[in-house]
Amino acid sequence: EKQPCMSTHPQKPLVIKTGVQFATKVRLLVQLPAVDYQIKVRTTFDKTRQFFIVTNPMKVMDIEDYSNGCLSVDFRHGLKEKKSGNATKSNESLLSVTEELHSLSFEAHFTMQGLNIDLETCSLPLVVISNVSQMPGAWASIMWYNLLNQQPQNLAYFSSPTRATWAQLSEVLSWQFCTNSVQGLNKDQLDMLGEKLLGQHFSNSDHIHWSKFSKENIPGKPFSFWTWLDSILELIRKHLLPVWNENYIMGFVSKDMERALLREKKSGTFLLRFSESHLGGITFTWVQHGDDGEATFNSVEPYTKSRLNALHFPDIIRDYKVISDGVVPKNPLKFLYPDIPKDEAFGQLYNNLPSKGTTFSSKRCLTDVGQSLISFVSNFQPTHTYRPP
Amino acid sequence: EKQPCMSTHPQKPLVIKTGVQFATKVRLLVQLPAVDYQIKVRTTFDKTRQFFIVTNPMKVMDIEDYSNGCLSVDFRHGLKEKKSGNATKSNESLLSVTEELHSLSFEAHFTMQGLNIDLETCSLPLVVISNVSQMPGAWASIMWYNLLNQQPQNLAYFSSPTRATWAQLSEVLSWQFCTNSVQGLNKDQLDMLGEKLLGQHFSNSDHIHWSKFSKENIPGKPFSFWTWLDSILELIRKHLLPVWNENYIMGFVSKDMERALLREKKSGTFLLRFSESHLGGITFTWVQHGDDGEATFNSVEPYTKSRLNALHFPDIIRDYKVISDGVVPKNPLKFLYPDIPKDEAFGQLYNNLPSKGTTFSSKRCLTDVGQSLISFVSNFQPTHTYRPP
DNA sequence: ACAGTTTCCCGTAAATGC
DNA sequence: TGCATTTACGGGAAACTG
Repeated sequence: EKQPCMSTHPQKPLVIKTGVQFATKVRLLVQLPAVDYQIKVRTTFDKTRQFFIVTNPMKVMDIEDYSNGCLSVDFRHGLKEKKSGNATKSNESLLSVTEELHSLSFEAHFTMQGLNIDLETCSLPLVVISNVSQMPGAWASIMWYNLLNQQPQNLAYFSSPTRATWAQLSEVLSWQFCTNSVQGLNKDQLDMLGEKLLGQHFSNSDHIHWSKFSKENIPGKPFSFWTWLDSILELIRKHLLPVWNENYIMGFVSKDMERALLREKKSGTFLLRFSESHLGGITFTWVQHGDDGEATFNSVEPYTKSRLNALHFPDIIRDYKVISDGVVPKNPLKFLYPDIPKDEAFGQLYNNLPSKGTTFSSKRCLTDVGQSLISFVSNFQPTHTYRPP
Repeated sequence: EKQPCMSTHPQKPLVIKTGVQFATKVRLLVQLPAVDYQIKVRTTFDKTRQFFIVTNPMKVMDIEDYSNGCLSVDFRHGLKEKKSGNATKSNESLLSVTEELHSLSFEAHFTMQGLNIDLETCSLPLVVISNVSQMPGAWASIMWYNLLNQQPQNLAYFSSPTRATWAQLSEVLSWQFCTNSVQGLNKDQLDMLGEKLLGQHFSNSDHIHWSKFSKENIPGKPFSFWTWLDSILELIRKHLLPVWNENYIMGFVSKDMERALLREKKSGTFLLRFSESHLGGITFTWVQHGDDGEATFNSVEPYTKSRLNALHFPDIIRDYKVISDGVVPKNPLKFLYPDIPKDEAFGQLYNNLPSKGTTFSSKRCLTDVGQSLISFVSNFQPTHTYRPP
């Protein structure tokens, strides 16, 4: 039943950007007797706002090449744009664009053995954005909706969004790392995130508000929790994939915990963590024990994408030097926490070439809205959207 | 007569990119008696290829606000795109896209005191590109054409392009630096460029072929002379403007000359030059005199835009360190050639913030094709195009 | 003035054409 | 197959709009 996902944002289906192509697939599950007529499917966009499909919305169903002889249509190029004009500025304008849920409908009408048959199905709720800068917010909505809203489609969900428990949310967050790399988050990492959202003593059954998750800024910071976390996902995807996949980035550790962990270790032990003050930043901290046994901790300014564009992260670790009190500069980074010799961990990943593409393969393809299966029961099966078990 | 230039590429008018807006202005030089009718101007694109104007090509002339009461029209939004279809693939397909010259025509018809009056004028030749990567080639064509082709418009010019003398060409090259910064090139810099194109002994009256200038690769290099030079113009514009404007970049020096100049100078004297092997790269070389008086020369790998995006160039000079034979690393750069103490030269330009925008203001605006003056004599006056004196 | 949203368009990379 | 050209679209920043 699953199709290969073919999205520019494979991690983020159900978000459509105006002016960018997306793809849908509709399949007829019921086997019909051989017929001499064609079944045309029409795609329409909901009328809540002034969006329209700029390509031909009609297409004829065809027998699938590769499978069991089902009828199906692939709509590609179903490109979209905003229309100018005095459309109904619906009163739900309290909601931001990324909280507005939309949907695509697919209809087919045909006659078989004298019977008029009308089929109709529609997509899961979609979010329409006009710039990639809105992607994090849009994806937050899709995740939250699918986590908390069951059966009946509710396009007005964000007028009164429900709360999530930490048990639910933490699972989604970890899953986000799975879809962006080869692994999710461990207990310690999730605990740090939970503390960030809920404060020091929290339990799995504590509730989190939608606005606290994605809309309100973290106290003292100019960005929301999800904006911050998503910036890290992007940093991993674009610049840190091999290092993250090897599990070398502890990432989510509070500064207190970081010190407690490093204090016990040999001088020159370091760990990698994501910046909490800058969006999409990674830093390292190392411990140094003085002659008196006193531990000192040092960190670097977070590296963000602009610096990582020019420098390969493992090379940064290899080449990092400090110049202390006029002596020969040396690299203070010796052991990746807990005690892996630096070159043993990163040796494979070193690279003298100036960064560039490393492992991130950016295949261009259509945004896959998922598939819609026309049948008498609508049965929409998106590829990557998280549904709680 | 001159209008403020309002171009995204203020340095490169007469190049139009499909899908990007451009602007034209047409002015009627003849003062007409007050009339109760309107003069409509129609803009049309030549038919040599499948381009078309996607906005309304008709507009009514109006009295100019700010000046002497001339009638004029500003066409903005005269956007363009390629049409699909089996258009006349004219046989001049030997020419590359950036050598295809096009033109815009402006027509007006009206009746005055019983007389039918037809006015028509057209633009200087234009080059149409579909991607900014074609901009250097396109601009080379515009420069070359305007340098060498006088009066009669000749859209087929590049079927048999004429040659330029070094006297002519060097002036244009220097002028390119003027329009990108505050100054042109001096004699020494031009001599280096001349040698690059013409070999060691050349004179002002030596001729250069169009293909040698812009089409053929420099022997042993994977790019043409103009591609190389334009990459340097871009590097200056985006990353080096203050340093270049202060005249701190010698830039165009052969390696031999570089050594000859530095050899005479104190240890730690350095100069800045553009890479001849990499597109858009700048490097520095410094001299070091041993105890035996022997001079050694060292250079860094060229810095290109990706590195300069993350690092501010003056800061690179300030912070550059070499670690030699296990002693304390130090900055070998002491005096900017001939003998300006480094901090005296660059002190003003240091900047602890991670680069970012420094002085380059990227105002968005329309590509200005220039103005076209409707009159009984066509009198097209572009803003920035070089015409020999 | 300002924040949310859209538009603009460069620049890289993929796709397409030839 | 390779090269020339176009298309796609992410991303930063300007423009728009209430």
